[in-house]
Amino acid sequence: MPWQSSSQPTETELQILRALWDNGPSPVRVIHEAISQNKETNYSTTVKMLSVMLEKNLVKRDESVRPHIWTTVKKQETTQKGMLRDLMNRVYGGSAGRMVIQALSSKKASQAELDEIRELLDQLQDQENRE
Amino acid sequence: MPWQSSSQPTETELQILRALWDNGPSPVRVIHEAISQNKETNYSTTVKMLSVMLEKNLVKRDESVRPHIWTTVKKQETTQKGMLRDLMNRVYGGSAGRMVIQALSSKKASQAELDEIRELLDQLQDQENRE
DNA sequence: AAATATTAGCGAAGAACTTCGCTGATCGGC
DNA sequence: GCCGATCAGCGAAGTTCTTCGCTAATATTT
Repeated sequence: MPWQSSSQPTETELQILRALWDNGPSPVRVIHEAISQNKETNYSTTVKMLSVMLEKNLVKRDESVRPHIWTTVKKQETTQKGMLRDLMNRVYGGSAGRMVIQALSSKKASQAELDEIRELLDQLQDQENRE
Repeated sequence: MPWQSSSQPTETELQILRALWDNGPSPVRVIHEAISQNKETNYSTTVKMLSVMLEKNLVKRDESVRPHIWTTVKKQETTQKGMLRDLMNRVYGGSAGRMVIQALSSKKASQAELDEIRELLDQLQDQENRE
């Protein structure tokens, strides 16, 4: 019988995406070394994961150069927001507010971030009032 | 070779937890009917999932009554925060601020929630200043 | 008490994900 | 051009997660 979660990137896929977010377009070697810092893994595993992700259209590659250069298909922010929205729906019943409140109450953000959040709040509340 | 994600509840497990959060301690029948509203599934699947979750210590049961009554082991908020923190680490490199900003900018929260968030911000910034 | 319905449990099967050995292609230095 | 090193790819195997058929135990009805 079929079975599927929310079709968000899997854990290993996410590690590869993060490596690409941090380093920009990269050959397998660079991706693999980034991942290797967190867990022991074989080069060919990374190659395989990339080919799987290519199939899923999570990454693409430039084959015209050697070694091939890999890139993410979606922007970092798009993927992150997708995963966040998924969690919001599955865990918080779609309530951004409740999620944000728990996030803020369980881990401190930096001062600069707090300011940024406050500004964002001002904008949002402004919109709200005008509607 | 072994392989594990972040040991957070899986999708189906989460559905069961949510049913218990919504209904409080319940017999299998109630849990199953709650889940059935979202996807077609067999009663014995729910029973099986519960036994798996019992093994993992995600739920417990009172066998002294019939039918047995099932309960979550952790509080709703604890599980939610755990999952949120996990996402924050895996997707946002541990930055609560960046996560919150994306959450607020991609989905509107209710007015009441916005107010609550603002209050929370005040408290946090107050703490920050006093340190 | 017998028949029926509900509840509980096990084991096996299917699907998705991850890993790596092995093979072949390409590159770089001599 | 030859040889060792790096790069690329495939297929098979192992793990976890999910599903459900089938059986047994308990409760309810008649």
